[in-house]
Order: sequence, then C-alpha cells, then structure tokens
Amino acid sequence: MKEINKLSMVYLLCDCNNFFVSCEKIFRPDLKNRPVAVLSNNDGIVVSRSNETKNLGIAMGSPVFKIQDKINRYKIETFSSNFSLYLNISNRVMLCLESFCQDIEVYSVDEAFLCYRNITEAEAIKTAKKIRACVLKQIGITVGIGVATSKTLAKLANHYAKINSYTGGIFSALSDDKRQKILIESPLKEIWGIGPSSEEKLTNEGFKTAYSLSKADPEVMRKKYNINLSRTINELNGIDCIESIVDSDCQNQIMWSRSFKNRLTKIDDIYEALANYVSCACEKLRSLELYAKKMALFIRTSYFGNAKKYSNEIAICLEYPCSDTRVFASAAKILLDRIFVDGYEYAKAGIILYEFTDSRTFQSDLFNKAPNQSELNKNNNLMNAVDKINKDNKDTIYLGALHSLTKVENKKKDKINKDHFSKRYTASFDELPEVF
DNA sequence: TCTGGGGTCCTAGGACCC
DNA sequence: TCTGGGGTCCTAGGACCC
Repeated sequence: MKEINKLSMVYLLCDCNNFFVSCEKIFRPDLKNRPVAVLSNNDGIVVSRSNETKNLGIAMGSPVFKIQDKINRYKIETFSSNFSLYLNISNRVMLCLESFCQDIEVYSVDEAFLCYRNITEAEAIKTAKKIRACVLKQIGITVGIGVATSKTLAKLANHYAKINSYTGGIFSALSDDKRQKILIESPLKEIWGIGPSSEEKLTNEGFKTAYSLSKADPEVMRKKYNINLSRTINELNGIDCIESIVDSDCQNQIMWSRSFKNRLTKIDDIYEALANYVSCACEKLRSLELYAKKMALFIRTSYFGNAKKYSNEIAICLEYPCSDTRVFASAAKILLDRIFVDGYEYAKAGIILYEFTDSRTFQSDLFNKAPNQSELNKNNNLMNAVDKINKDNKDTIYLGALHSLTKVENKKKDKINKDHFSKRYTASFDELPEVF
C-alpha cells in the first residue's frame, strides 16, 4: 500500500534571529534583555538589532548620527561589525544543522535550507523542534524555522513564525489551510523576490497580498514581467521551482570596496586605498585557487549632501588571467588615472575582479602573451609566500603603493572607523573570553 | 561632521556577422 | 541611392537578496 501523507519534498528554512547581535550576546551575558545594535563598517548605519532595540523604534539601516540621542538616552549597546566572529559562529551553526540533514543549502551567513524527501508533516515539525533546541543548546543562538514544499513559502512561513510568538519560532505551511493563512496575512513586500520596484508595480495592478498574487496566471505574468515572477507565483502555490540557490564552486566575481571615513580629494590617497582593496581581493582570489582576467574599478562622491556629484566606473581586460597583486595594482593605477577628475570629494571606491579560471589547470598560451610556466610558478610561489607570512602576522608584507606608510594599520584607522569593536572571541587566542 | 558591503540574476540594446 | 533580418555575443543597468 502506498504510504499516505508523505510529501516528496519538504524544506525547513532555518534562520538565526538577529544574527550579528546574537553573536555578540553569546559572550556578553550581561547584555541579556538589553538593547543592542551592530553597526556597519565605518560605524555608519545599524545592520542588526536586538528585539529591545527594535521595540525602541530603531529601524534597520538607520544612520547612526540620526539616532545618536536615542542610543544615549536608552543606553543602547553598540558594536562595530566583527565579521570574523560572525563567520565562525555561522560555521558552528551550519555544522549543527548538517548533523540533522545531509542535503543542506547554506543560503547566507545566517540561514540555510534543509531539504527532506518523503516525510510527513508531523515528522517535519518534530525535526524542526529538535533542531531549534539543539542550536540553542550547543551554540546559544535562537533560530526560527519555516516549513513548506517550496523555498518561497518556507521563507514566508519563517517570517510568520518570527512575528507571531504563539508559534514558538516554528511554523509549517504544509497543510492547505495554514498555507492559505500565511498567504492572506503576508503583504507583497514580504515575498522573497519582490522588492520595492515590483511591489509598486503589482500594487498599482491591484494586488495586495501574497494570496492575491498566488491567484494570478504565471504564464500571463511571465510575459508581462519576467520569468522570476512566474516562478514566484508557482512557489506561492507550493510548487517547488527554484532548483538550487547554492552555486558554491563558481563564484563569478570578487568585489572589494569601502566608504572612506573622511572624504578624499587627492588621487594618491584614493590609489592608496584602492591598492589596499586590490591586495585583499587578490589574496581572496588566490585562496580560492582562481585567476581573474578582468578588473573593474569605480570611484564616487557621496549620494547625500550638496557637494558636487560624480561617479564613474571603468574596466580592463588583462592579456592573460592571473592572481598577482602587482599586476592588478598596476592596472588599477592606469584605470584610476583615466576616470579620476579633480575637484570632487570622493566618498567611496572599489574594485571588482571577474572572469575567473581555475589557477590549477591554467595553461600558458601559445602566443606567449602569458608568462611561461616557470615564470608563472615563480610568481605564484612569491604570492603564496606573501599570503602565508601575512596570515601569521597581518600586513607584514604589503604593496609598494603603501610604502609611504610607517604602519599600514595606523593608516587604515584614518580611513575606516571601528570604534566599538568587540573581541574576536573565537578567532584569536589572545582574545578568548575569560571566566571568573 | 557622520548615510554599508558583497553578491546574483535577468533583460534590453548595441555590435557584429552572414 | 537603396539600407533585410536573424543569430550570437557582450555589456550596462536594473532589481533583488542578506
């Protein structure tokens, strides 16, 4: 007899609550029940909030200078973002999730889809409860879990669980009545894949909720909008049509960019910053054992304020792909010279490496544009040695563009602001938490 | 004074070819 | 002077995500 009530595919979307803030709270039990916020690079805006901070009306993305008085008045504890800590905690959470399910798609630093085949709703919910308890006990992080037959519905169910405390952090949209319930209660903007632009267009067409959108004809909407919207409509109806979101082996680009703490006006200062970004991006490129053939570079003034605005981007294609910091740094110099215009106050710059090939299988070409194999090996060995030395002792070796500095770290502090930096509790032995 | 950073995917349109 | 149409490839820009 065919087993009844077994579902061919069920997704459990596990999402860590207030992730960055939760990471900081693990090592600071004194912050329990207190308002906490994690700030972006440069301590510019709020990127993660504890529930207490949310209740004070601090919005995601609030510029810090606009809420400074609230921070003081309510004694909101603020942290500069500490990515090495968050990545480390993230890895621990993912390891814990993997102990429950082999078929897992890590979607971002704080969420993952667990894919189960041929299970019942009761089994799915029982598993979700175990997972939630386990992550909390082992790592000290609270996860919300949405359960559904499509990823888009699992995201909605997860959001529903988060904002309705009666759910205990878990909501299943597997049954028709529950699915209908979350569709009716979810506004368009909560749907995964519907951003501000689509929301506006769809609202103008008379769609109000996820439910009304789910009743639209996917084919008609595909012609009118695009293929993604027709997929979303199918997904809202529980039809699984987003195959895999994880493309782990083939990242297509590496970007490195930062806003400057202070506006920069001189080309030399901007080049110095860019050389630094090139150095970081190339180090990442080498760690992935990739070569890049193209690099784009951009500079821009601030979007805000009354100062004159300027923004430009330019790309270069190398004669042969490589991962040599010196090659990309020279290219950056040429590109910056082309687009830099005197007289502006620059707020941000960045570089993007793309068109990758596998450095392990790269062959020197027939037309001798690329260095021969022994030269390539020599360059690779040099760069790998630099990486190894820097790994043990950061910034021991750096680019000629930074030679004018006595200490790179000191100079960096001039440009990037991190006034509220927490310790790297899990990533550095010098900063392990102490137990009294 | 101070407004993040790092990604992916889709589409329209230009360039080029026959 | 007349100025096709279809295919492919590339790129810029828009939209979205966390």
